[in-house]
Amino acid sequence: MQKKNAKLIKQINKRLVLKCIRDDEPISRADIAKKIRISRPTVSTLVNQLIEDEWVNEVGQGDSTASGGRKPINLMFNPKKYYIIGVDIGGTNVSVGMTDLNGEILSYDEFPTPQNTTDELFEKLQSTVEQMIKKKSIPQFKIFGMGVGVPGITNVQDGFVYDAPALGWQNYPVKKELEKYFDFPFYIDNDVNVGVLGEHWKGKGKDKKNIIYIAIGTGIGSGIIINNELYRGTNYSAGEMGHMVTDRLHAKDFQPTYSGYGFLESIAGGSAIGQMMTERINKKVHAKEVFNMYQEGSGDAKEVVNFAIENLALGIANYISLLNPEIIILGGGVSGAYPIIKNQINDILKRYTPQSCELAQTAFGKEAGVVGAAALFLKEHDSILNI
Amino acid sequence: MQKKNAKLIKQINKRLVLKCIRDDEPISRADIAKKIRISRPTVSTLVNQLIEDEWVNEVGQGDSTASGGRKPINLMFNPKKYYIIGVDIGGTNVSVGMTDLNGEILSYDEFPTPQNTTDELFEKLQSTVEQMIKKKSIPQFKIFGMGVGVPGITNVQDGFVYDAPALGWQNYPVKKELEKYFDFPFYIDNDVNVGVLGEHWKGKGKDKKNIIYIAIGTGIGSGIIINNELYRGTNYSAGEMGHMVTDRLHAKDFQPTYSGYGFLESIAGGSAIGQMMTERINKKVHAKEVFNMYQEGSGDAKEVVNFAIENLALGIANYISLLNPEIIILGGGVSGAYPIIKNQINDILKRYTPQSCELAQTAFGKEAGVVGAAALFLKEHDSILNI
DNA sequence: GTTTTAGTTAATTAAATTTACTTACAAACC
DNA sequence: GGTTTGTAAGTAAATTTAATTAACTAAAAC
Repeated sequence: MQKKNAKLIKQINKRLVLKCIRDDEPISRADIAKKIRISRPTVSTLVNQLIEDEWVNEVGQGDSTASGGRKPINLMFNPKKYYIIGVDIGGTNVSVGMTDLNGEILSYDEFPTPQNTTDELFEKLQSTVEQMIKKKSIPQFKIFGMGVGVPGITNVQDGFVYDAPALGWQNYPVKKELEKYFDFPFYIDNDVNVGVLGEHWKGKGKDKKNIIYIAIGTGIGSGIIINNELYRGTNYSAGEMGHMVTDRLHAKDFQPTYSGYGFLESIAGGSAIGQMMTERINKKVHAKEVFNMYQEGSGDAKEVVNFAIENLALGIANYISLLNPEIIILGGGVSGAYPIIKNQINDILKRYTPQSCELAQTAFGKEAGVVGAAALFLKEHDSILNI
Repeated sequence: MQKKNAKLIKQINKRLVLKCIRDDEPISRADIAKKIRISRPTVSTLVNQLIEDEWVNEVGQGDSTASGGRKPINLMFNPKKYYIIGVDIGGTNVSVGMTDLNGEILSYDEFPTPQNTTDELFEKLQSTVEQMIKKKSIPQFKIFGMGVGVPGITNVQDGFVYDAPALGWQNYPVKKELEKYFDFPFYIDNDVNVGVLGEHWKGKGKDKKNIIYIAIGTGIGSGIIINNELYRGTNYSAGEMGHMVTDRLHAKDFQPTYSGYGFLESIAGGSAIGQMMTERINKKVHAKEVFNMYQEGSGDAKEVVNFAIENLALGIANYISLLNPEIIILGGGVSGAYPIIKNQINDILKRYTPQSCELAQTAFGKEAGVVGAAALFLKEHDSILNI
């Protein structure tokens, strides 16, 4: 635990000052003092130390007030103090990116997930990261650290992944393995948790306290932010929306495709939509094509999509009834169909939820995982800067 | 906001010391210093102030260690420093109680909820509280404050109750009204939130971080504790489990009995169980009687109960899938039937949830609301003592 | 030139820590 | 049985850290 003495106070205040500058830049020392109600001399001392450490820059003078007085010196946060590596390990692709401290992506790259050994995966990851740093001529000490998203339930404490079917990992010690390849600090978490952190930091969930991020891809998963904090659950398995039951009778016939596959994802997930259509028309199709056929007016596609989306919407409605979030953000492959499905979902939400809730589609593209992973690093890493 | 200076440190440390004594009493100054890693002189100063203020008592000497040394002076928390009034306003009864700071109930009383005017209710409440204090000869300054539970969505900030059908309140300014009758500090909240706070403080949820308390009475509601904090939701309406949909097809026919009545409670709540049976046997019965008939082997009762409990269990399963809590505690009138229904529920949980979760029945009797309301006060009231 | 605001310097204050002390006890030793 | 030795609890004094307040300088508007 932190020593509970004067140094703690200083640290708290320094963080407060930095946060204030990040939130309200450009801002003067005097305004910071007013805003966070710390005396002007204290603010000056702290700001000067932040400048010394290159967290903050002076960026010229502001304007005096109408009634006169000395012009303030404007201060700005320096987002280039450090850089962060964000990694999203998916079943088919691995995305790697570098962001500054404001979440701006400076470099992005991806490669197909090596399917043979994890060693191969990590070696490729290491070389990609190293090349990225080299190409941008970033000195090693400027790399703050790395965040990593993996598609499975992750114990962020001991760094084990319980189960990641897309990677074939079971009780796999990712943290220990990654330590062999990287010597800066890193943090690992579930891809949906990474997703919701990204939305909270730079996406549709910005400035919101209670956020649900639902990823509808092959399966259905979700990440939860409550009171501005990621909620992981008692055993790191909160947000397993794919296991929800929205249709009592239908659920009785349900047999999981494989262990760990839930009811809702088995009827409303991407592969389920593709499979249901495949069975109807005797031709292998994917979810994306089903939505295309839906728009072209196919009756079969309409029935398949309506059934899936009705259940998905009930799942979302249940989420809202239980958690009363500020916003629900849809992501993952199927969320591309958002314009098509949003009305149906909203109708069901209106009917069944006690409180209305904003529904939105993620604004991120393929770089979502990178931004989220960077957010993960900044949330978890103990420094003056915390988001 | 708190002034961020040395005084804050002192307050933090004082709270830490008090918490340490409450958690590990009896304990010596030296052991406190070791445990919370603050220097012995600082602990001594703080302890002496706590003794001065009667938060803590010295209670004789402990034993020396085998290797000798001066005997430690044992310290104990003084639960009689203040007393708390707990109030549970229900549709039919109002419970009033007084507890000490350890949650021990020193006095309990109840009266039927006056059905005419709220003035009548509050006057009766005032006189009951005053008599209770008088009877126990507690001086006024020893009353720390009061917690109040009400059966409806409550904005705890401005003290308005949006909707409490059982009391006929709509957008009712409870806080403002109660201020006319009581001059000690008080806090108001939803009865299920009060319920979960009570369970967290003194009930089955003690020492657990993530708790769901489900009250199954006339309707179905729930309270959520996440990371040791009550989660109220964005608009104070988190935990509206009664609105969950567990049966897609059945829900299509659903028409709320009155505005604000949800699907799940309309098929699995206490009045629903009574009503479904009433329709079958053409005789007015209540849920409790239905469970009696169930035990006596009635086929009708069996069908009614199974249907209701199956849906309730699916609702609980969905809760677990989303929140992965440490424990789910069942309370409210219908929870009396827990021994009858627990197996059916557990079977469904096992089938549909990705993670197992402890299921328990509340250990509180009629005094649950009083303990919870006292917990509410201690959670909300800003003092050295926080639970 | 007066007023006003930004930012700094110096003195003061609060509360922690460290170091050194006293008090008190257990066990071993003569 | 009395005395010595080692250990632990608790306290007093000196030191340190970082805040605040009060007083100052700098610079701008009118």
